Amino acid sequence: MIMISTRGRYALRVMVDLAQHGRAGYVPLKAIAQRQDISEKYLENILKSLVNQHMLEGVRGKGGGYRLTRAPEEYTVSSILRFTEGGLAPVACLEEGAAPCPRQEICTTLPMWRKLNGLIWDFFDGVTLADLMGEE
Amino acid sequence: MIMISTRGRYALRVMVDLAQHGRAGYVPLKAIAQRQDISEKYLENILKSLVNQHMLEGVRGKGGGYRLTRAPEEYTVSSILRFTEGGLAPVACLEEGAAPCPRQEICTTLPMWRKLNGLIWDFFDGVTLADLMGEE
DNA sequence: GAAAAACCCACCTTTCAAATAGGTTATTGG
DNA sequence: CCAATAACCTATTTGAAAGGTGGGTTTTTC
Repeated sequence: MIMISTRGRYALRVMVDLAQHGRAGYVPLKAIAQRQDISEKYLENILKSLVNQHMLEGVRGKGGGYRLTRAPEEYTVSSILRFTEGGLAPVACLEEGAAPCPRQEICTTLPMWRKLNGLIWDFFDGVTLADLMGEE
Repeated sequence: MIMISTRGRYALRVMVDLAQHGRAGYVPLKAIAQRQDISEKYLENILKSLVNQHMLEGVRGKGGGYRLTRAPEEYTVSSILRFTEGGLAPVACLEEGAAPCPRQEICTTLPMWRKLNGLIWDFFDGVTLADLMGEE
């Protein structure tokens, strides 16, 4: 029942990495990829989404790289996963923009899925990058 | 981030269906498939796992069909999903029998995933078929 | 002995995550 | 000014798994 794909997990790890190493300036993708042991090309792809969503700032050229746009406490895990993972729901019928299930009215399991969905996102809302930085 | 596949969801719906309609005796697959609007062949597949795990009893021949082996209150959603869904964890590294992640020791996000995993399964442990039967 | 039903096994098809490839543009230091 | 650095961009490939089919065999009852 895997729920969070590598995309979302890598994104989180990268954000934590930047929170830990980005104090002083811009961090090039290459450095992140090496530390996190993620393919540069794949990472590029993930970072693109994060830049598009203004979660990160990217600067080209020598001395460039990526940097957080806010303080670590201001990023919830929720917000990061929303932008990198495809969907948001534990079941297809709760997916945003999903074709409305014809059984909606009579489905006796739907309330349970809704409840679970709420549980999960409340959890993610309550964790920030700062919580994930570890000691250092 | 879809987490529960049709397999697990269908299994749940079938179990609820049997809880609702199986009081009097055996319910043939055909009837369930029609009521739940699920392909007979696919359903067969799912029911096989449930029978193998002794969640259901199946009887062949005329007048045969499927029946719960216990009272609805004695089935947790947790137990049903464990047997029908492939894996159990929200992230690959927590999957049972997964190759141990080489980053385990230094991964700062792992504790969060563990916590989430606990949260989810506690939730599923707390819901039984009886809770999903609806009024009737 | 025919109909009803579970059981069994092998295969197909589509979809999507995950990753790769090969470039182009911007910036800076020597 | 030019070479190195690094982000940015577009497209394609691969592989696995979900989801679903097809065609049978066995058991049981009327």
